[in-house]
Amino acid sequence: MATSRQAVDKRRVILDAAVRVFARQGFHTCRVSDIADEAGVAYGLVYHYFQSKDQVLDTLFLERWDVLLDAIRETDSLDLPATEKLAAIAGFIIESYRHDPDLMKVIIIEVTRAANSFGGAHIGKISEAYELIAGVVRKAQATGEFRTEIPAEFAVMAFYGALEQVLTGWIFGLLDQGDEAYEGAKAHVVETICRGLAA
Amino acid sequence: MATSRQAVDKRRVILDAAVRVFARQGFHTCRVSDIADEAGVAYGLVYHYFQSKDQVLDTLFLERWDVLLDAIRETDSLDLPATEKLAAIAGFIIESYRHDPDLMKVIIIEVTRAANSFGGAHIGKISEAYELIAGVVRKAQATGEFRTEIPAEFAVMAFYGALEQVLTGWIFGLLDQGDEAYEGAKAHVVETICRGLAA
DNA sequence: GCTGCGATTGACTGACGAGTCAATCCGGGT
DNA sequence: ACCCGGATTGACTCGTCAGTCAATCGCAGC
Repeated sequence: MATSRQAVDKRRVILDAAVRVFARQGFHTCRVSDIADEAGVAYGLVYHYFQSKDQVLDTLFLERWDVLLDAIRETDSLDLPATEKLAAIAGFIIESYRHDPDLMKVIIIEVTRAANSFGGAHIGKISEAYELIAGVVRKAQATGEFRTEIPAEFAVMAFYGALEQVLTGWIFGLLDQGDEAYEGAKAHVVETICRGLAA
Repeated sequence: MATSRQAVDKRRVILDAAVRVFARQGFHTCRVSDIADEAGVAYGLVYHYFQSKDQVLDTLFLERWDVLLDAIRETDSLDLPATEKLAAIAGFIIESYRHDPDLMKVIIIEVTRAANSFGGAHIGKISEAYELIAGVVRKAQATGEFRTEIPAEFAVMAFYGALEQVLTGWIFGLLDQGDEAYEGAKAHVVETICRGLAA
């Protein structure tokens, strides 16, 4: 990993460059040399820090997904109505997009939705998020806040699916963006799903 | 297209073989020779009927998506409450999966969710479906069946996103399958979303 | 000033697989 | 019997990269 006292962490530089390149050209379409160029670094250095092109994307995804997982766990541990927990989770994801659209674009397009390539490889990690959210729903069903007719697994799919679809809409320019749009989306998604789940 | 009086339509044979191969190995991972082998046909024949490997997938997708689009238009033209229209649409999609899981798997995994490759190319076609469903929602908002607080565009994303996520869950074995599961899913998705949208 | 070692470089290799193409086959028309 | 054109074959070409590697750099410690 990070070894000595260098002015800049080239590993990080490469990772950040990769985000831009992946967001712009897509993972499959770009060449490793594109990443190196964008980072202002020699081709071989990418392989000094990473074992493969794939590993660059894996690193990007795992870094960020673990943050998300922590955020969900944190939220879940709070003593709040499920509706507010889900609002917090949706809020976190949407804020992530607002804060770094390129990174979220890469994670969604190249991993989360890319069931044919990296999505399959990271199914386990992705499912962890589903499972955590399902836990929120189950607890709410136990307390009577949510009705029990809808299995928690479906509730999660509806919630996460709706959210991801909205993000995808932004990424593709199918949906308006901007601060009000983000706030609106946050409210609408949570409202729609929670009304659907509420007892 | 189909020219003379041959016993079997090789073009169709190739297409059907491609569905199996794509479903099993994935579009990017499989070779054109895999398709030819699966179809029991020489390599070059694939290029006699199709201009490229991509065009094989394009054909599969467009063939089926147009059927879906027609089904939605048909449903929309009926005089039914929006809730029932959405139920019919969800039903059609789920039945498509039940009837030919391989084909739906390919369409969802390799096109619809594959924003990085074919999804981008077919955004237009895919959006047509969103737009049609948005029409259903808007009409329901006009009659007061659905409330107007949620923009129709979001409603569509929630509806379609939830549905696609459930299908994806089946494809990855994350969700139970079987006849009762399909019926349940149909009801749950529609119920959840429509309660969320209802006035 | 020298040595050691990780950081950095970039030319080169090797595999892989899409697409080409010239040859062959085959059935129907004359 | 012969010809024509579409169907069918499969060996071969050709470009593209991912990944390798031997060489060089530059700083830290002595």
